[in-house]
Amino acid sequence: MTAPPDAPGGDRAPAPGTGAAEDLTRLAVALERAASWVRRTTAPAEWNLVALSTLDALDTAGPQRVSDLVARESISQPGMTGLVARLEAAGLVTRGPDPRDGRATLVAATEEGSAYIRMRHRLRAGAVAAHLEALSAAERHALLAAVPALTRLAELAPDTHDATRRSRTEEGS
Amino acid sequence: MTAPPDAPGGDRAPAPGTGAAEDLTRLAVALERAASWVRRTTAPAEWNLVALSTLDALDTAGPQRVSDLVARESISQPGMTGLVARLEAAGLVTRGPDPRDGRATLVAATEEGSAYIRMRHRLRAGAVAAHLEALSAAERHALLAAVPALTRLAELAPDTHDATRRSRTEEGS
DNA sequence: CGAATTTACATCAGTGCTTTATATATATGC
DNA sequence: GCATATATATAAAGCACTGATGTAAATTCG
Repeated sequence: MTAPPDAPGGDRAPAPGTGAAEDLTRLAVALERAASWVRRTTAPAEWNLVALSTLDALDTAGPQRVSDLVARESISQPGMTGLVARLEAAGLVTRGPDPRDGRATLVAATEEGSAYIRMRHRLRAGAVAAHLEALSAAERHALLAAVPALTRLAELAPDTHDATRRSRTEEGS
Repeated sequence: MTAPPDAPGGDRAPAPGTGAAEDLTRLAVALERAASWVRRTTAPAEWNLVALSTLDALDTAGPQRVSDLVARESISQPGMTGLVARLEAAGLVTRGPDPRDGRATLVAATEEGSAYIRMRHRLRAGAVAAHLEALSAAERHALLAAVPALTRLAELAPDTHDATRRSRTEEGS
């Protein structure tokens, strides 16, 4: 990884001349602080971050098995079972048998669940919009320009610290 | 503001007039997913996100009172009192009297606490670096360029859903 | 100055989410 | 069919969070 030189696009580069490692650390800190902001601005009485992330995954990627969600969200299997049970009780997801494996349980977002997570996204968008007014035009543009990269970063393997590694690399099929 | 044409995976102008709301929603979703990634890649056995954020605030902004931390982290005052007690027991912070207000307690990061949070930042930087290799140069640049905006966004008032002021239980007359 | 009110924090009791350990059902290999 | 592995559910327990309440210090007002 090398610090990108003068990048095209006319945006100001992150202080040319500073070390690449320092840039990386600043990015890491910025991501952690942004995560903290997301947590702080999430209504406490509602579903927690794990639940919202799970619901978002089901809405985006379609039905998944409990073990898939466990691997994705990095919580324990009983934890995910309990979460799915609560989401089901609230009518946000449904549980059904997996036609390909009688042991597995397929979890799918209901129409209400999809509507809920999209409503949450709109709420978040409103909060973001309220804060964007305090930023400069360049900063606003920089945030919007970073959306694809942020999304891809979040999609990448959730390993890093790892715990129960499942070597299964098989995809949907 | 320059509006570069569509570049693969990287720069994308806000597209004035066309789907600004959708851009906002995409940004909101990207932030939530990035927050989810931060949470997933934080070792569960370690300190939780509130603790890390509190420690980061103490390391960055210096000693603070419990009530300041409560306002900043959006958790309850008993929650913060308990968290500070745990951090103190671990040797990461110290509690002392506020010379300007005998009722208050000043919380400060210890040298060990500062070293710990900086170690966490380096760990995060390593995780980010490992994933940046999978991104395009444009995406990497977009992320680095967004650092100041992300930081400022996270600094802005943690309002949104409120909770600060609680109505008084006594309605005089 | 002294009493009442407000503020800052600690303590208590309760709740919810998480974990590890274990059980049940299905799949797979012999 | 039996033994083993896998996928999920259930049970028991721990801990962090919340609301309610208590205590000490500061501020306000007579």
